[in-house]
Amino acid sequence: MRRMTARPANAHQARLLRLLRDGGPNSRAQLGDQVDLSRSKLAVEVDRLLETELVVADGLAASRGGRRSHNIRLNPHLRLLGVDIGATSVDVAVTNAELEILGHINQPMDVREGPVAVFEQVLSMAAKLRATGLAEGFDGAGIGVPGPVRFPEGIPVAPPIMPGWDGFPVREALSQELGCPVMVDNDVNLMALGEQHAGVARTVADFLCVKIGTGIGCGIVVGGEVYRGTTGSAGDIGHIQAVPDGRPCACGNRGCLEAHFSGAALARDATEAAEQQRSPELAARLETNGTLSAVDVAAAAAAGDATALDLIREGGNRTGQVIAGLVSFFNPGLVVIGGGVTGLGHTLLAAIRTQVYRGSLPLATGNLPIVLGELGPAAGVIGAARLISDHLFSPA
Amino acid sequence: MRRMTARPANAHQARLLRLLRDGGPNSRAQLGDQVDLSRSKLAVEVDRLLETELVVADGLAASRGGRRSHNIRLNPHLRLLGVDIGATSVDVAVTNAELEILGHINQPMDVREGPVAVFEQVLSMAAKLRATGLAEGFDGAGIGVPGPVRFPEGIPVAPPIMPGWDGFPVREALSQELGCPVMVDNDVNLMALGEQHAGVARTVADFLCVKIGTGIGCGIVVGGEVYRGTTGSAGDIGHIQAVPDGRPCACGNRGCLEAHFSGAALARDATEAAEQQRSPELAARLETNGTLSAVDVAAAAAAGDATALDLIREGGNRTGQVIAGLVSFFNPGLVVIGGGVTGLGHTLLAAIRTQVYRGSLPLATGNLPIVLGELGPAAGVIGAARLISDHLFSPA
DNA sequence: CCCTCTTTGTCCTGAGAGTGGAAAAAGTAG
DNA sequence: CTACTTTTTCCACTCTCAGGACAAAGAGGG
Repeated sequence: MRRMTARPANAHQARLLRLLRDGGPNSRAQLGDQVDLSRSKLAVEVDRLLETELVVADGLAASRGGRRSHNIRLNPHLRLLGVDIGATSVDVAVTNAELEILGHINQPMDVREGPVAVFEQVLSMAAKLRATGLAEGFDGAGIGVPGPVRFPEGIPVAPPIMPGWDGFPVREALSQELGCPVMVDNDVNLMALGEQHAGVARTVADFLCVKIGTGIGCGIVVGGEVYRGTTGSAGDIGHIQAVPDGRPCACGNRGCLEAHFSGAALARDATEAAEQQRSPELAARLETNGTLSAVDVAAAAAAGDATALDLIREGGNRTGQVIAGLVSFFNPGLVVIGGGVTGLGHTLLAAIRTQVYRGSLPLATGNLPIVLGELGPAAGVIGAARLISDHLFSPA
Repeated sequence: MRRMTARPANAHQARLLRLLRDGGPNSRAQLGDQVDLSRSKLAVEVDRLLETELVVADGLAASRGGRRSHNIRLNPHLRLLGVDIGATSVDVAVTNAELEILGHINQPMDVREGPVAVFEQVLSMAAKLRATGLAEGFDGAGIGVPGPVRFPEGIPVAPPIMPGWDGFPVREALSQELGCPVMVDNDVNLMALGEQHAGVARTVADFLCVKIGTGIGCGIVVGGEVYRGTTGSAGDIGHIQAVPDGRPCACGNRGCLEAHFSGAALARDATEAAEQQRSPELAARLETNGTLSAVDVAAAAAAGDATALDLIREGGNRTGQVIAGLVSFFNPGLVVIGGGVTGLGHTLLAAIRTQVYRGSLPLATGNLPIVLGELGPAAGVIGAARLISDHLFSPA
């Protein structure tokens, strides 16, 4: 099916599109309250947007005491694809232009199988979503990958946990396959965008979004914009030294945060504890499943298992110490904790908070909320949709 | 004397003023090459600037093969005051609008004497500079203070080393006294601005500027703009934990970087080494001066004193470890080391480099220069002048 | 010295952006 | 039904700005 390829012609139109995306349907008058344009100018730009079919009329607006106004909304037929590629699973979701999730699937998968195999799976998941009638095609797609990305070109660079992807032209390739614009970014940055759009970070200009999954990364938002660093590796905090002369890490150093606390490290510690009979809960779970993951630790902790709680606390302390340093340096207005280990919940959060509030100066921590992300696995795909919509809703 | 109070009327004029500030005298045609305006529009804006007397005609430009063009330059009578208040001394300088230093004085002073006493001294130093005929008055002043500042209002907030300054309306007060616009910022941020304008960081968008003086701080530049954080305390890295269970720090924690390496810590360590007779060089200097500072350690190291070298190396290692973490997190394009201890020179730099290149991933360090600042004590005052000129050269 | 070519500065016109007032349209409240 | 609001539409007017035509001023060659 032919898709809308129109783009806003100027900054005003881009502004209006983003307002409609973030605020839903709005009357012309309501839009006028937000944009500082004369009524005439606003009417002209809205008419032009209507012509492009990016926005459509949508019934009457609520009365504000006078003449009823007609609502304007983003074309409800627009469809965005959000793809969040993790180390061990993929999330694919379809959203409308207002970034509401219409359909969402998750499947296990190993990134190390390489880009070709992974994209085959992503495309088949996208096809499955399309087959349910949610979409006839996509107007844009955002892709998150678990490693650094050269953002303008959408190409992974030297990603440690996905070696086969180095230099693979993800953006180019997927744009070909899907026949629509594509943007690629680090999964952590997309989580930050997601939480900014629809989660806990809606009103904060400068914040950090720490994602603890298979690895550990940190999305950095400065003045409402994701900061990616000089080579796209900003936020790569997994290899900051957390323990002097600590455990050896895959990167070649010792004591990296990721070696001491992450989904992978936690699973290994839990298995070791189970095998050494230090934890009956974990041992039982290892017995039945054959393997342990962060989920098992969370369950054991919920059941009151002391060893599991200790593992979480210790990991939280390590992470908290590193975050304390980042808070001193970056002075954010909010810290969001997300990723697979959020299942560990408040035990983890309490440990992190303790370390940060103790290890940073009051001026930086005085009014600093440290909270769990509120979108869970949806954060990545919403962020991905947000990424591409930011691209589509900017002047051509 | 009456000063120029004109401000650019629009963004184009602001742009032109900054080009003239950064590039010196230019012909209309050369300006046209840089600004993407039609010749007519450019001519109009230049004429308006000439009317305001912010810029003046300045002879003929070099021929480029055709009709000779007249040069335009910033009014050479404009004068900016740059003030850099350190923990133990003040720098005051006068610059022209192109931020060239015309006169510069440094005097010892203790910030803890409080804002009133310090400003008395600053004003008398400014008067002294004025008396030499360099300036008849000032068109703007930039002030750097050694602590966090609520930037929009120009008010120090909870500064650890200058307790009497908390909440003092520095901007307001000095603006009254000097009768010109004033902007206030953290001294470290100004050093970063200085190195960006006239030093090693001219071409880099994202960089860190680590200042090791009495304390330790870090200026953060993102996309060419100083990042100040939510409460103005961004870059406060002196109290990041560098040594687990290390020395007690004035902030109440243990192992802060600043407690282990800074001008103050170094002086204490050196004194201790001298008293314990571990270093004949330092002991001799303590004997003659009665007290030791970073300068003495530098001299002893230059003379080959092993203890002094060890002190520098160990401090550099600590600092380097912290910077390695920041590099992983921030992925800068450049790291500048400045402040009082730059006298320690390449011994220090080598230690820092070793730690950073070892402790961060190759993607972040691959093309990362770590260099000493090239402006020395002038960085602060140039940065201060730059700060106020950015303010003056922005649309009213 | 004359001629041609290039660069720079100035003038002018037309397209388009944008403003704000007037009036019409469509509602609410009493 | 009347008075008052709010919203939309229409229109005339101002301003900005680009780009072409042309003039001014220089370089360089013969």
